[in-house]
Amino acid sequence: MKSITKLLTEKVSAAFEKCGYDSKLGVVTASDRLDLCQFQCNGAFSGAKLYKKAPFMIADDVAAVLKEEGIFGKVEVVKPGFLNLTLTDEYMLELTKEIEADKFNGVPQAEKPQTIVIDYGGPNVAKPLHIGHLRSAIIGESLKRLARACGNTVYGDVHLGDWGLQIGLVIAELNERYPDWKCFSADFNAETDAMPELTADLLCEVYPFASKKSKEDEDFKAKAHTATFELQNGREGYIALWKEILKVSIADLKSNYSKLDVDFDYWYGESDADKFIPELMQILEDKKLSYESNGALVVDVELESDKAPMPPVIVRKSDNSSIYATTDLATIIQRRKDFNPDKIWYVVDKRQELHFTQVFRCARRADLVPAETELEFLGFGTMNGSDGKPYKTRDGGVMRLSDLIQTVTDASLARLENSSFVNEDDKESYAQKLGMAAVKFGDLINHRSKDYIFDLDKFMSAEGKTGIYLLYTVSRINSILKKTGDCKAELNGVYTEAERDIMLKLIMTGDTFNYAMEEKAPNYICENAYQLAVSFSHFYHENHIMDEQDEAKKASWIALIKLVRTMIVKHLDILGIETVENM
RNA sequence: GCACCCGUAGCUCAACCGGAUAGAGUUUCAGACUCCGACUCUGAAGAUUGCAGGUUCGAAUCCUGUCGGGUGCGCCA
Repeated sequence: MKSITKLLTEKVSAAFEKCGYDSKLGVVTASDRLDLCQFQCNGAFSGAKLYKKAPFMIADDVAAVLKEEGIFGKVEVVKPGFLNLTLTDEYMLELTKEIEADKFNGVPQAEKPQTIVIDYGGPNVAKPLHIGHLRSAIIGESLKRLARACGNTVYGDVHLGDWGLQIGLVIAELNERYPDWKCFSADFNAETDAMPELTADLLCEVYPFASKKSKEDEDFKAKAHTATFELQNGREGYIALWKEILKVSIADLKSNYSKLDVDFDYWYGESDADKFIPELMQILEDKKLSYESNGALVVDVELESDKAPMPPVIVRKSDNSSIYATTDLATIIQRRKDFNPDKIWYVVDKRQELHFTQVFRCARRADLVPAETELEFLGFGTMNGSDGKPYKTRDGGVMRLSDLIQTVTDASLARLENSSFVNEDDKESYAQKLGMAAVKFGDLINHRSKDYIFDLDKFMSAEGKTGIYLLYTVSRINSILKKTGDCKAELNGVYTEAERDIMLKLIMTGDTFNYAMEEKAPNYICENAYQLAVSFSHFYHENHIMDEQDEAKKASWIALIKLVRTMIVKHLDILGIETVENM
């Protein structure tokens, strides 16, 4: 179904046209002044310039037509030329019923569904997930769910960092520690030689160690670069070792992502793009885009309009190995072939913006995708500690994602300990859901491009805009519905102001989804979910459903809170948040 | 040095292409349970939108300058 402002815009536009004005003036938005009206149209102001006529005169003309519509309880023209609109209760009830019956819960479906690839997650193999990966995972997951809910075909691709220098570092370090491993010898035979048993813990320890070492030890750094090059050029022992690293890492990553309830459709890595690199290089050469500079192969991506120097993008390092720009470009070729997408979204730390600007420009110059394919960088900010600096552990190290999850799960468990509503058997699994709800909501309520401060107490609170408050609201509705399970449920009227408020919020939901999708920003979904919950809580305190003697009223209320629950759950699902039965 | 982003209530954030009285949450204070879950709800207080100009019927929003913070700037990802 259509969003309400779209629907009203059509009606008001038609009214403008009927009065002899440009229909484009009829844009309707949600009201800034809920005390005056539900919706407003400011088109008369623009019209005043166009037609050299006082805005209120134009608004008056249009209002006269709109009064005939029958769906408006109030059409008012105020002061200079505001056109204020309020719906009748009958029409609001009708719209609410439409949402109730709609299989998409009122989420407007794309007129032209598109194929979208979302590149998010971006973990590196052989490196534990840390909190830096958290935002990409939960923002990307949420955008994926949002785009899907709007009727698009969406593929989530984890885009594993499995082909760069970091692997070379790990291989070089393992070589120094375990020189006896067969895979390091030149005559390694993949068929007959045994591979060592690796563990995730070992890899997690080796990478940071090797990374630090490479910064202090030039000799070691050179070895890592050589290992990277040899791996990328098919040295058998390294390939075999790399496969082992991959196997162990991916298993570990999958278990962590599943705790986050983040699910990728594809587990492609940079290495999967490797086979498209020759094609990429050929295209760049054929189009005379690539040339040698300081020993590396580069492509110019400067534009006339650039205000700052734009460095060329390096597509092959001077040691002949590929770099992330190479794999990102080759991945674009791969995605075009596999999915032929309309859009590719990159949910990546905003500090990588320059890199992606370079990659996109290079892809355009080389026509790696059709001109109408959108390549969009959706950068996100960092999660900071209370000092406003990137979140660290107490000893100053990078906090592991699994530690963060443990912290919030423990806090949730403590909260559930005293709850008489939850069975002992459920407490563990509920605590995980509560913890994830707290973290995800606390993250997603902020606009994705902004940094924010991680505050455990704030996120775990049931007061305010938190995931816990929303879960609590849902569980309270559950509780009522359990007790009124045998009663009739049917929307049949608007009896109180509080219901009117709930219905308006429900009706506005379609616009929220449209806007969130347009902006690719889940924070609007968070806000709307919270608004729905607040409206419910208000209604709940004012009206006693179970004791209500008027059967029709009771039936309508039950149906209404059922719908509120459905809608909150829908919002939370798009945020990647699971609810609990009770808490 | 150059470029980009950000400065809104004590704190954390909103404000949909420039619109009405700049909204929420939190904190503080004052209230509401014999009643469907008080992990709740209601109310009050709290803002010269960093600063100075400009554009116009109208500016948190656009332009210029300035101060403060963050980020990035060829072989890491």
